[in-house]
Amino acid sequence: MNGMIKRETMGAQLSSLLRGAILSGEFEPGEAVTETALAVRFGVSRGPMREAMRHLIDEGLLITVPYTGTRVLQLTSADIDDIYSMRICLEIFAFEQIWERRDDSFHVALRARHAALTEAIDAGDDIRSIDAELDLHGLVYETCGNGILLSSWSGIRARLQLYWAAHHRAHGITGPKRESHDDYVRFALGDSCERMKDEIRDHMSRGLDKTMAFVSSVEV
Amino acid sequence: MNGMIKRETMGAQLSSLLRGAILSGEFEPGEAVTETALAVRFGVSRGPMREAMRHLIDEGLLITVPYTGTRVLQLTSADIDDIYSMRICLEIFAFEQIWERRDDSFHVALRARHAALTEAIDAGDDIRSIDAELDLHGLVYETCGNGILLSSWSGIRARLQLYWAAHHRAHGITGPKRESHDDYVRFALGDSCERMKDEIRDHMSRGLDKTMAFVSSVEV
DNA sequence: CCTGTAATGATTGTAGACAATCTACATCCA
DNA sequence: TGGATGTAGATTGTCTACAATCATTACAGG
Repeated sequence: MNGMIKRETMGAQLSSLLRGAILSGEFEPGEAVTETALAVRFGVSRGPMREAMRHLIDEGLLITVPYTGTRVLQLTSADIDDIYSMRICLEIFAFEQIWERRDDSFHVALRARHAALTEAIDAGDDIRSIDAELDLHGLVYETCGNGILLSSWSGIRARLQLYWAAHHRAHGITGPKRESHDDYVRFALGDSCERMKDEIRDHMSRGLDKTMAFVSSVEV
Repeated sequence: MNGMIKRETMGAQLSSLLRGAILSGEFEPGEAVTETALAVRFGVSRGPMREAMRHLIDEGLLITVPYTGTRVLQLTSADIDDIYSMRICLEIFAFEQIWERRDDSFHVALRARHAALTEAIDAGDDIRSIDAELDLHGLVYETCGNGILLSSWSGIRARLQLYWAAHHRAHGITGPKRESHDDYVRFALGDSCERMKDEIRDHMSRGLDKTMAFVSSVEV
């Protein structure tokens, strides 16, 4: 680690690493994670490790109890319901905000992310497909340039990714289908904002149904 | 401090104290705050103090640059614009969610908070009035029981409170008017959700106008 | 007078040791 | 037997000292 230049602080790098480890399933939802163990795992002291963990706690990916322990977030079906209704609300809001000022760069970026998603699906890489799908949906939030909106989306995104990835591993749930976002992209680049809003509602409804079908068959 | 039992960790208590100090204007927006100074100020070590600051950083109330310094958030008029459009979006969403399951306890709580607001206004306490107004609006978010929604509201609330309080001190801007929320409460307890949604839009529009009138006359 | 550069002070970042608290289990006594 | 109680281990919480980084300023050279 000597020759490395680092403009970012250790804690910041660690929180990215830890988030990646959690989302990639290295730690299961509900599993306990300890400061010392993670510090050893990443080869750092408890200080920066603790700081990274607090960041993920604020982000909502970890749950902690004082003096007792820290665990990976475990979402219930009610949580997923809440998240999907929020997604509809926020994504419609985001499209309303940017609708009149969509430009070429938005078109290009949207098609690029759609292509990346299709490519990941064709490659059969479910984990990357999940990531690409969330990147696709993320564009409209980024384009808004609204800080609060973006941070709300980040929280939603992290939870969804955690949930989908966990269920993918546990129950062999498949990633997104190849044509699942064709309409989404077409209407997002189309002429009618109202039509796009309907598409968002339909899209989310389908996504929630697909997710819930697995949940209800498994949940305790 | 001997006989005191404390179930909360120092860091958690400190973040509340620091948030209060910032919102009450002890530190101006844009002002630098250092870990050591605050640690001395609250009579603790840098560790927990730092933790509390990181929490407010994640919350958005503080801005930090690695190895350099930390400052109190300074909002622009564009930020306020974003915040108000988000408020409309989220508060309408919140009322849609709870509309059919409003019960007696909701009525009672809403009237209680409205009474608290009126009382604060009558007392001429602008700072407390701001707090009471945000408490009043907060009820619908709390009633939803949607974690993501609530945390989004928390971020908005903190920023608004910071902004209003700062302008109150700087330019003698007055707190909310006595009758400003009569319609809000009446329609919130009324029969038409659509009517309530219109009221939210009007209410926010008036609030934004009032806020912006001061901003544009002052901003650099 | 301007410019580049090196010292200096301030601030945050990191490390390791120690204290406080919680959970679970064993123990003791009615 | 059953419940209260103490005890051990684990985990997080806190403190102090030290290192890394950055902004500023003084200063030398052109």
